[in-house]
Amino acid sequence: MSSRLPPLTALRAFDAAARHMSFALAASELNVTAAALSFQIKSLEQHLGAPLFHRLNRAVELTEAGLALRQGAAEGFQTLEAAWRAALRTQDTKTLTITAGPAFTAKWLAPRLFEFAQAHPDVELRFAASLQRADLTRDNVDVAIRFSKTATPDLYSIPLAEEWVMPVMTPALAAQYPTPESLKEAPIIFDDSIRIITPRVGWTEWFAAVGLPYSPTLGPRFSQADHAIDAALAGAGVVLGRHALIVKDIADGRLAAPFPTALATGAHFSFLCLKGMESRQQIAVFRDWMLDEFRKTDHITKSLTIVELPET
Amino acid sequence: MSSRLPPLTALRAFDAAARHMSFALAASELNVTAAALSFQIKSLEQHLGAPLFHRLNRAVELTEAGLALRQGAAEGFQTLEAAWRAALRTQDTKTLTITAGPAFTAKWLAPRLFEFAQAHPDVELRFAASLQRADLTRDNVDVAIRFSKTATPDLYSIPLAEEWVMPVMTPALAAQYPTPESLKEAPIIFDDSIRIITPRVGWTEWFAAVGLPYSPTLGPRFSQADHAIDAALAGAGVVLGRHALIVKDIADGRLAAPFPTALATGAHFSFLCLKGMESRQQIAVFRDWMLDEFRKTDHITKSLTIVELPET
DNA sequence: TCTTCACATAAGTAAATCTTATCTGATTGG
DNA sequence: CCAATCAGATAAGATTTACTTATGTGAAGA
Repeated sequence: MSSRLPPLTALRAFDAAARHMSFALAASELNVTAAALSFQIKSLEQHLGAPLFHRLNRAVELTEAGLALRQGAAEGFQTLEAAWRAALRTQDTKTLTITAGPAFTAKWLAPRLFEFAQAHPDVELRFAASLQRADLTRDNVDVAIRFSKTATPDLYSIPLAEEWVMPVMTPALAAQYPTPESLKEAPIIFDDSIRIITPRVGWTEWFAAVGLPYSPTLGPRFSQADHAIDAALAGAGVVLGRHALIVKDIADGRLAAPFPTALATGAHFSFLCLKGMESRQQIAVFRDWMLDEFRKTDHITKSLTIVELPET
Repeated sequence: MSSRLPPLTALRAFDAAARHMSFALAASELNVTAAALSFQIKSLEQHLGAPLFHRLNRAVELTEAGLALRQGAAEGFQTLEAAWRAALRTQDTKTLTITAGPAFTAKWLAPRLFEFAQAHPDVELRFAASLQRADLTRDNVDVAIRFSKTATPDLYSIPLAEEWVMPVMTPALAAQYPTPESLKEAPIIFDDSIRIITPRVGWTEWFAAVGLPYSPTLGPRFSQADHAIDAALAGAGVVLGRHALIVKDIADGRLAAPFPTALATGAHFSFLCLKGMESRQQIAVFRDWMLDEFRKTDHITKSLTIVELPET
């Protein structure tokens, strides 16, 4: 039965009218005359059996029925528009929109962007860095890179790399502090963004893992992991860096990781896209490239002792 | 620009086809011929510039574009349908659908339902008891009664009564345990549903409020407040009952509240409906009746010492 | 008071949507 | 293996829906 829903054109007219609170503006938004819009509203009101607007002197006002309809109508059309944009996006084989957290964007994606662009000049990457996880179906995003443990239905998800943290600093600084014991004297940088990880992987846990009961508290604190790493890169101290964010700096010699003990976080960065979209040209290309890039720095992981902490 | 969205009838046809994965079934759902539906899909595909379905031998399969569109299209139309039902509901002046938690439904609404029906025979009440808070715009509900502290935009909200908890038991049992001290010997019933409240208002806190350091742990536990109160009504022991759930039993003599010390929860039951709907006949009638009912038992609150606990 | 603004209405027109009828191609059951 | 059947495509004409131009109404504001 189609009788559940009134004529959609009329509903759309109502949505526009309710947003503008003006038939004239709504009409121009929909590229029709005010008369047509007036007609549509009237038709909708007939379907409902009651007015949706109070017609005032030179303005309109929503009735109770109109108020009840407004929000849902707006949401519904927004959802449809987003879905349509998503469908259109699948036809665009040259752009690929990726969302990731600010730290991953700054420390993993950005430094490798040039290489990707060279290898795949036909794909134009766009980045939507945001902390609040974007919704792949709503926010015009094709791929999300997220730090997580869980899988979601409706989403294609593959783990990119296990995540762990370990102390890193500039090579110059590393020369001054040759042993874990000596790190007690080193300037410590705190990355507060890893505090959300359970089990906790902080300095206290790392020192415990190398057999030193030590719990540093003094030192600069950063709420964003990339800022903490930037501070370490500037020689400001030693920071517990997350795998994905530091491997390139280690590989290129900008950072040193002198101690072979790392803490596993139990989480990993995952590559996410809508189920079925993993076969799209750009998405598959980008995924395979990411997996390759992670593989390139695998040897660093292999030389480490990765300590698993018990769940808390 | 209307160009953001394709013809809505076509989108709707796609939604049905994607849900059924069959043009024929979709056509019969929409009460049109298969030919018409085939046409609509084709038209949509032309707007998109790409096929949405792979036409197989005797089945259809979604393309990437179709997969990208499916979920959002379904959600969008569901939202629109819900909104339309909400608008239709405003035209129904005789029914009123209310949602509340199971405890409030059982212990506040149900016992007073007969009185309301007598006073307002023209309003037919319907109840949707559920723990997960129903969405007023989505779930065909006019009014929600919720235990909360916070206000929400888009919702009309008025507090019905401050909430507090105090020990109650049958009058017979109350005779045996005349003092707070003697309650240490009484059978204690635990209502685990109040554990979600912060600051914690449990037996330990109540005993502390009357100057007794005592922390009972033995006794039957109930996850639903109404079940705990039912146990107390059956004479099984003494329970920390929430204001709204016990006032009627106290007023009618089924429960006794011998000690004048109550713990404030900082929360209250609120009456919620969509903004603008508060002027609807039945909603206003029901709200005013609820406020009146709470007022009737106000004298009980006035005779109490209500202890505010510090936030934890 | 007269203009203007915002919406309503009427009548004719354009466009979309639907139907009946026919067609294709592949699975399936005998 | 072949006819029956099923799912969908296509064509042409009918119908309904949606839109436009033109005109009407009533109230606010200069």
